[in-house]
Amino acid sequence: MATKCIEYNFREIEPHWQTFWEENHSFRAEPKLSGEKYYVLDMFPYPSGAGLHIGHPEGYTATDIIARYKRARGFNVLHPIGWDAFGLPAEQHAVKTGTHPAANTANNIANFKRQIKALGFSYDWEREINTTDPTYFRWTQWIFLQLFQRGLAYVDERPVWWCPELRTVLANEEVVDGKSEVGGFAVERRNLRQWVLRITAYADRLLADLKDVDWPESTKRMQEAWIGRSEGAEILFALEPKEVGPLKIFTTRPDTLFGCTYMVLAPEHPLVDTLTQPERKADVEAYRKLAAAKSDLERTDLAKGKSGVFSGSFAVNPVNGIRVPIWIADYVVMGYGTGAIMAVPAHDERDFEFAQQFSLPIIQVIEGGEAKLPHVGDGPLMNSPGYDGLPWPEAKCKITADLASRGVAKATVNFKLRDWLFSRQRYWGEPFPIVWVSEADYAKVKAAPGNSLPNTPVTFRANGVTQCAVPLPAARLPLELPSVQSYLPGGNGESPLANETDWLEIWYNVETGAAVPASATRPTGATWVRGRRETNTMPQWAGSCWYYLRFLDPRKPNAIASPEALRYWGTPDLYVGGAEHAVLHLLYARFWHKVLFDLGVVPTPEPFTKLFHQGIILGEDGEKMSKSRGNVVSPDTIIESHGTDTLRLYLMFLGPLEAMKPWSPRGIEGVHRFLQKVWREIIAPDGTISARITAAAAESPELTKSLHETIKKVGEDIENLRLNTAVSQMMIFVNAVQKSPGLTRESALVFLQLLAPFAPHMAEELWSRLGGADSVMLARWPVFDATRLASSEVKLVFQVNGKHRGDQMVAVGTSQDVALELAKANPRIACYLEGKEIKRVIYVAGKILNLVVG
RNA sequence: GCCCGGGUGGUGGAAUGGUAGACACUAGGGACUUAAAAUCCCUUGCCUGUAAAGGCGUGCGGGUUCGAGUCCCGCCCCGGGCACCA
Repeated sequence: MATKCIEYNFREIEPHWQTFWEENHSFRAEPKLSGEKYYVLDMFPYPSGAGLHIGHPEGYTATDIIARYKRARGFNVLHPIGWDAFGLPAEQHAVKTGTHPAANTANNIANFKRQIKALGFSYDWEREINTTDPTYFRWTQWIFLQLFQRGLAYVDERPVWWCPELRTVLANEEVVDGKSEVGGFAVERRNLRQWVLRITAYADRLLADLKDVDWPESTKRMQEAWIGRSEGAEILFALEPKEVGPLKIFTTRPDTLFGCTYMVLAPEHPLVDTLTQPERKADVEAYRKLAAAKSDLERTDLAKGKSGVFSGSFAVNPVNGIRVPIWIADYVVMGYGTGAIMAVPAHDERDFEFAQQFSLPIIQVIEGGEAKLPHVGDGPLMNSPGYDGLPWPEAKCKITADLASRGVAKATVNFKLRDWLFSRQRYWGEPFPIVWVSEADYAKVKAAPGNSLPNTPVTFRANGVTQCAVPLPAARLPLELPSVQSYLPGGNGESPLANETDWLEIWYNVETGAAVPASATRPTGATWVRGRRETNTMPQWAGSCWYYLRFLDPRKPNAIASPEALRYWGTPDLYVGGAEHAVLHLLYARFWHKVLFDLGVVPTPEPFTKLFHQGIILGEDGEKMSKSRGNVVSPDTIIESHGTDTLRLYLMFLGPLEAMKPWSPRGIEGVHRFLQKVWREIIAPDGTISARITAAAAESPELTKSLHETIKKVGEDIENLRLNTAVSQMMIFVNAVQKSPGLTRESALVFLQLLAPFAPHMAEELWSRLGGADSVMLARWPVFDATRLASSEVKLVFQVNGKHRGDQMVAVGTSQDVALELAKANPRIACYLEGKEIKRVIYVAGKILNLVVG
């Protein structure tokens, strides 16, 4: 039932239809799991205190258009939304105010929900999820247990990025230019005990399977670069004090071995102490201290000049037995390869620079480079006895094979990808379902029936005591967060959970997973052991790694989702979100999905087969929107002033969805005018249906043709996410309506169907007023009539030597001969042909006749 | 430095190798109005010209083609990503 308003009163119309949809459950995905499915997913938001930003509705509008369009095409559409609600801002707010982060999060969610509902998005709210809900994170913890059991989670004390301001560690991916990605605070290296996920075990598959996904090329490239696969060889160099054993290095250029004139160890390399000769000790120690004090940022900043120090020791090149000096330099990093390299200054820019600085010898072993070194390019070998003249790819294989036969080399593959630092020292995250016990007690767990321990125990040694990680039984999940006195992490590398003694220190039953506070008396029975819970929590990425699966069956109590739902809905057919997640969320989620695939939980190896990044909307000034610049546009303001239909339409009309584009307050007026025009064409000034619209209205043939063109164009454009030109086409149609003597009711209804995905409230309102059945959304998407698109005449363009010299309407199917005669007879063309010979005629039927004259 | 995108009127942007500038915005002119708003009509890439028309035009320089914004080569500029990864 439509509203009664006379003018286009979006303030009345929009809430009216939003209520209608809610009451009718209009967007509920069919739970019967029948028919052809379409799953379209947005990257779910973090509900920040600032509320929705104009960038959110851009992508959300695009997916909403797709969802509404696919429903009209008869698909069973799944279009869900939820909240990625663990995270730093809520926790920082909690630290400041002392209130539980859940309270603040709930407020923010309520606000986000209000804003999103006001935009009229067709989400299935019955599937709303929240990553902080224990019924949700129970499964986040469950997936962690699967990783744990498969040996994909381990604990390690390693140099990690520590942010003193945030009092937590951060993953490599979360550190940008030596600052925390969240907040922009300085970070430093610290050795801390951390949970790490073995994402590197999946490096090859994460790389290889990129070929199977329909993603923006740039995003694939970024993941490729991040994974950073390189083929090469590990080569053993004998060391001078033979007892030390050989030095293992990694190189991608075994073909340049004869050009190796020195070796370099990273300052953190474990052999540095052993290899440093007594007389070099002072220098090396000083250098190591200096390198350790430098942040990685400084280390790269100082890339202009190389630094290093001689260890006093020598290694022997296995290929020719030549002694080469071993240096310590921070241009070699410990985290990649073996942390040691053979330096070939003639063919590597960095080695070249270093060799020049420290006057080390440079030997060219690859021909070419026009006498200019370093020559990093291709070429046959030289100065390499036994291999001279060989092309380098062959030389690589041959030298590696020859050394391998002597047991001093091995062809290997290295990745830049590091294992994923998975723990945070914070309160507001999923607790790890892990209890630490002594080695002796671990044996009891192992003996317990039905345990789910990894093949190799996860252990950690502190203060001379080895602790072993024991997973909670899945039936004990979720492990909820205890309430705490303070949300502030200690700053010593432990989370606020470390202060909650009764939660932390427990008697643990190795068979049932039951726990009682250690302060209580030990329950009787041999299965009770002393345990301490893991105090770290998971990073925010955990919850977003698998949320697209929970939407399939969000209330399922005993599984991530039912196997039927997993099979029917599969993975999103379209995933839309910002490009800023190219190597974070999108890589982590792929990793987890592959693990779930290996477990047989999901039927496909990739989570997001088709991905699209919406562009950023800049402020009016062309700068990125930010509070400090004061150029932020809130959707609330626009909804109040122009309505959400205008906002949605404008966001789509602004330009290509993927492009970065500036907001313009003037542009929005134009789109609003368009909607006003639509209203006026259908509704008379007194609020009744316009007299021009009747079942048998005098509709011009041009208008009918334009309608069918519009059906075609809008449909194709939606399929291809070219939403800006779809809007243009609708404008063209409405301009044609204005010029036509009338518009049939049928045509009007069809047009409203096309408009409905973009401006659903107005479409519903006018559809209803025109007496359309039910809701415009329940009508099947119109089909264009190809015969209506055909016209009897087309404009033929005449060109002379490729230049446009005139045109003429001609009958469709005009032959080249006829067209040529028409051209010759055309006075505008004739003058160009006078006294010239037509050497060639190019005729594109119905389009162009090009005469080449000379 | 390397890897991706881009560069089209005053502005946002359209253009399967086939009429460059669709659709909008802005600006100017006109109609309606006591007036304003709203609406409607006209003009709106640059240059020459009263006009008809012509010339020039898609960052720059070449090339392929009957025909290039589109394809190829070499530059310049802007945006994003990576960056001592051996």
